[in-house]
Amino acid sequence: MPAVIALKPVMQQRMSSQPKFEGTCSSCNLRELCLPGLLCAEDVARVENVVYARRRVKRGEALFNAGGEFNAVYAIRSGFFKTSLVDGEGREQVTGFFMGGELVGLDGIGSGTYNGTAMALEDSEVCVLPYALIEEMAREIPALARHLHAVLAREIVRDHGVMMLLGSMRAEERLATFLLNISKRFVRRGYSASDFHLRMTREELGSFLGLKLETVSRLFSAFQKEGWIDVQQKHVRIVDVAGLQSVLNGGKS
Amino acid sequence: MPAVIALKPVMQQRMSSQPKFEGTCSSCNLRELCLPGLLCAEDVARVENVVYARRRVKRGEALFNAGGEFNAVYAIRSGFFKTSLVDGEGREQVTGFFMGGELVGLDGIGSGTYNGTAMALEDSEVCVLPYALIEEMAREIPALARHLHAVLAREIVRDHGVMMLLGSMRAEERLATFLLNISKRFVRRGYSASDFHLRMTREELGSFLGLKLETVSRLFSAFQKEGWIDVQQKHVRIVDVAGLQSVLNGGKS
DNA sequence: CGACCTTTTGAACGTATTCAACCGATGTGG
DNA sequence: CCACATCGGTTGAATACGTTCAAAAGGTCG
Repeated sequence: MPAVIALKPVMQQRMSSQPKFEGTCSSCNLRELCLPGLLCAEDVARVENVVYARRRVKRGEALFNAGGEFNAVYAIRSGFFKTSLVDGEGREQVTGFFMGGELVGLDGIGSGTYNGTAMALEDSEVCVLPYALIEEMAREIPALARHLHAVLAREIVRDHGVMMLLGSMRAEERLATFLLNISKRFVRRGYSASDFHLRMTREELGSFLGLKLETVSRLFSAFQKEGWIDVQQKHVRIVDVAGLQSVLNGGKS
Repeated sequence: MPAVIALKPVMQQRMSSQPKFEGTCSSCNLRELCLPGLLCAEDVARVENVVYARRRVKRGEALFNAGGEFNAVYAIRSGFFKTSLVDGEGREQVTGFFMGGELVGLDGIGSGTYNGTAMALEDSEVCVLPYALIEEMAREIPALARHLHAVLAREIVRDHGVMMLLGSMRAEERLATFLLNISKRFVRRGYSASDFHLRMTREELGSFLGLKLETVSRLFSAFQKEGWIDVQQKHVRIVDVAGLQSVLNGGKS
């Protein structure tokens, strides 16, 4: 398998230059959000053997590309990614934004090649989880198999939520929904719920939300005028959560 | 488990009133599209034990409801379904249309409750696949586990395609894409590629495509005027595939 | 510091929606 | 079995929302 060979140098780098405990799932504070989930200590120790290597990805670099051979799923250890598709016309559709503890590359499982591209929006680090090893391990640890299924199914649920957003919501509802969602995800990782730095450009956010970058910019300005948020470029501070929620509940009123 | 009790009568009905071979995956002409996939004959025989029962669902009836307890995944044997979500405002978002050989209910795996609703758009019949049994069987048959993963991942890929449709395409591109897609799916099931009966209303199709029913209706009329299709209510005949494709390639031209 | 990328804002425009009326199909009860 | 009620579909006209085009200011990085 050529992929294994390709990974070796990275693995050696980890083993030689980093303290061992940093490489284990047991000590990772993202464990519960990640593939190990709620596995017992014993099983987590076994899953660690799946974490084949780490990989650093610089801002602007692709973790994997659409059409590339699928070997592994990636668990984000630090940093921020977007996943996207490009259609025949060259139009990009951002399908998601991902942060620490979340998995990317699941779309490759079905076909042997990645369906989309994952690009780092800031310098990031991921754990490489070779799919063949995950499958093998899942056969031995039923709880892991169940959790893997849950992870896949949750991605489906997330996607359906995005369909709702794109298909049924008005522009302001989309942005409000996005802000509330990403705020929650930051909180779970120990960051501020109200004060954060968006890593994506207005264009990338617009693509995800099915809007043009100018519309996104205008909405940020409008929300600020309403006193709901405070925006300065990519830095967002949520001032009035209820205000954002009122966009969703009230509808047009 | 109350669900098992509820299923019993259906199972008995099958065993008593239907010839046995009709209940097996081995003899099902949708086998390759369905959960068994490309399993060898021996494994297919074992998977048959998972097919716990059949269930008939009349037009307009729900196979399962959002929030309901998740017990089983359903393989469509005959008929046609829509899956949908309803948001806080009561707006419906159709997340997909499903036909013979396709699986619905996967969205329940992650959380123990179904995330959306599946409703029959014509009198239908499904195979009930209790999830606990699938998991058990997947542990014993690696090929089944792999195929289950592939099915879940393919749903993710499909969803990403819908995001592209909703987020990046213009109204006419959306309808053209939909028509070409459903035509392909009919073909794989042995039906005509060019002559079919749409089971969903304009409103349901509009919801799926992120458009209003009037817009869908206008687009059908416009496509007919172009000489690409022939529409009479729910009956559609594709006259010029290249014409439909030109909407996608040409863009505005 | 200078070049480039990102963001903001304005004004004109266009696409899809909304509101409304009408027609046809379907199904139910007298 | 027909009459009528209801639902689904089509079409038109006015409207609204988000886009497009454009210009300028603010950041960022070599």
